[in-house]
Amino acid sequence: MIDWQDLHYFSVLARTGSLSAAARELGVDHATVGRRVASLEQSLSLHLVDRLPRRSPLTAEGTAIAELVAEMTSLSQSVERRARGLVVSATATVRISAPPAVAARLIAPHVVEFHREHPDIMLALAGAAQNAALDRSEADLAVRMIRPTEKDLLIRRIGAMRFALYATREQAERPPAALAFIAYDATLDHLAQQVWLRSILAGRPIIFQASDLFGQQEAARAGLGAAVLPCFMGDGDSMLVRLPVDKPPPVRDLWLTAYPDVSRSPAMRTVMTFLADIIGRECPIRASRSPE
Amino acid sequence: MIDWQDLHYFSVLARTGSLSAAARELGVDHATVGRRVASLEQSLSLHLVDRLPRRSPLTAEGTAIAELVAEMTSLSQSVERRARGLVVSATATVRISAPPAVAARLIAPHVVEFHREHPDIMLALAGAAQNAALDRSEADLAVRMIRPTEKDLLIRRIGAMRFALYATREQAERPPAALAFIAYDATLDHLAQQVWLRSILAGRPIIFQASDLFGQQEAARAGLGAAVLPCFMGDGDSMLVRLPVDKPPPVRDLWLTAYPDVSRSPAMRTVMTFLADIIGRECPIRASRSPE
DNA sequence: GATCATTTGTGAATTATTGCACAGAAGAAG
DNA sequence: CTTCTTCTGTGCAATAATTCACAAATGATC
Repeated sequence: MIDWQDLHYFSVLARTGSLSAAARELGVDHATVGRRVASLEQSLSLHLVDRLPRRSPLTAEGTAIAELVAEMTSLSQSVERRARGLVVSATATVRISAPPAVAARLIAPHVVEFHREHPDIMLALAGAAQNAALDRSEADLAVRMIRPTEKDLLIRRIGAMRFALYATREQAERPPAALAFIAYDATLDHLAQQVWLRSILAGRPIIFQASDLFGQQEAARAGLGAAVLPCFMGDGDSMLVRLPVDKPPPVRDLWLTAYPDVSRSPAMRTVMTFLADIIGRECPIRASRSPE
Repeated sequence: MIDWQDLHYFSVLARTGSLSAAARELGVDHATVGRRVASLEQSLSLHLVDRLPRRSPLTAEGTAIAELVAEMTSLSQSVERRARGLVVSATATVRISAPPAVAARLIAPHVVEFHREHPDIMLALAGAAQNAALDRSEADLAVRMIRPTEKDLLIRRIGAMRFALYATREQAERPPAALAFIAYDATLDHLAQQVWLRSILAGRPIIFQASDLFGQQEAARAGLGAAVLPCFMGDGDSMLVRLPVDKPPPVRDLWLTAYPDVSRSPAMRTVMTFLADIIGRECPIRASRSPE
């Protein structure tokens, strides 16, 4: 089986006319070119080059073979050009996976400014269950509330998500004992914010359950009761106000994960910086200016 | 600068779908294939392959690059085929098919001088029925007495085969009415020389039939009777003499046929020239210095 | 004709690549 | 659910390739 690298070196020798010239162009020793061409001759059982003291002209057979190999050279150059084009287009779309609320309310509002600064990078944003593993075929980057356990991932803590209890002003004015609550359904009882909610019920009822925060927020806005929302959702909703609580609400870390190989590309680094900045501002790791 | 061998290994991985399958086909370790492909990815700054625990599917970029590299594979295979063709022509054996008498008496005696002039070309000479089609698997060149009807063959008229009636001197001195004749068997009654023979019998008997000219010549030499032989056979035999005849004997053209693609090779051209020269001298198309 | 510059070939030291052996993961089979 | 088979990744020893240094030959220059 021919070593294609032998073909490559032969191709350059054919074009330049000497081992030394070919070696200079290839960036190797002239002896290496000589040995590679000799190896090709042995593979093909053909005499390709006449070896003279100061030059190495092709034989007739060498010329015939060189014509075909020249086409390979042309293709190899096409591969490089295509690769350069793909490098640009390959990093043009960065796919982000994040918990739905984080995606929609924390990240999406800032995509406009990101795009303005980086028109050559397109973001694709997808909501995902908060503990879903990063899947290479679905996303390039993931924001998670649980620290991933997979080895060999790049993992950075980029923010702290704080929660609070929110209701309408009308609901907030009612006696605390009369308050009703909105929660996740039972399958999500393990979530820190759900555990916290159950710990402050003090006998008061959960009268509505929803599977995502959007539904809970809408129910709260409708005056149904009080819901535990992330501060970036609750504080940003003019119809809702925070309610006082006896126990400090939970804080959950936000983690950014990526595969190390793709995280090295410039576009990926740009997007990772953007996410870290946005989330770091909205959900700083160390609380500042936000009342406890 | 891309290592072309990296491209080669990537090409096989692209086609087979796994490092292990590619390794088997290439005859190397799977680790080597993995490293080669990683090297290519680094050279191109592209992610070509998703590395899963049990398979290595191509990325979209990998598929794009693989299409170009597949063309290189095709060219590499062309290089090998071309090289095999060049090896054969370099150590040329040219196979000739000719009517047995032409082969043995017209061509074979000159092979010695041909070999002296062209020690790098070996001739393989085979007798064949005179109307046998040129068969690529059996002969590279054919000499025929009937113009071939196949299209796409190279066909050249290279000589004219003349016949005469020959017998021993003792037989020649007998009264013409007492002469007996030697002929082909009935299956060859369509041959021009057999038709001619029957036309001059004038009631005299055919007392021996043979299927080839050698047998007829040997029978004539034994004094059995008169036989119709090509002049290059009869005139060259000191035991035989021409007999006078009332009707001019037949003349049959000699045709050289070959496939156009192989007839372009230098060795083939050399042999074709040799045959045209030999047959042109012994059986000139236009009679000269030969008595009627 | 002598000298210089450049090329090719080759032995040996240095460097890179490959194969080997093993571990971990996942799909198939029982 | 357990076991087996096959695949990929990786550290290290073995092997192969390359570089280095030198010699010989040739064409150009003086």
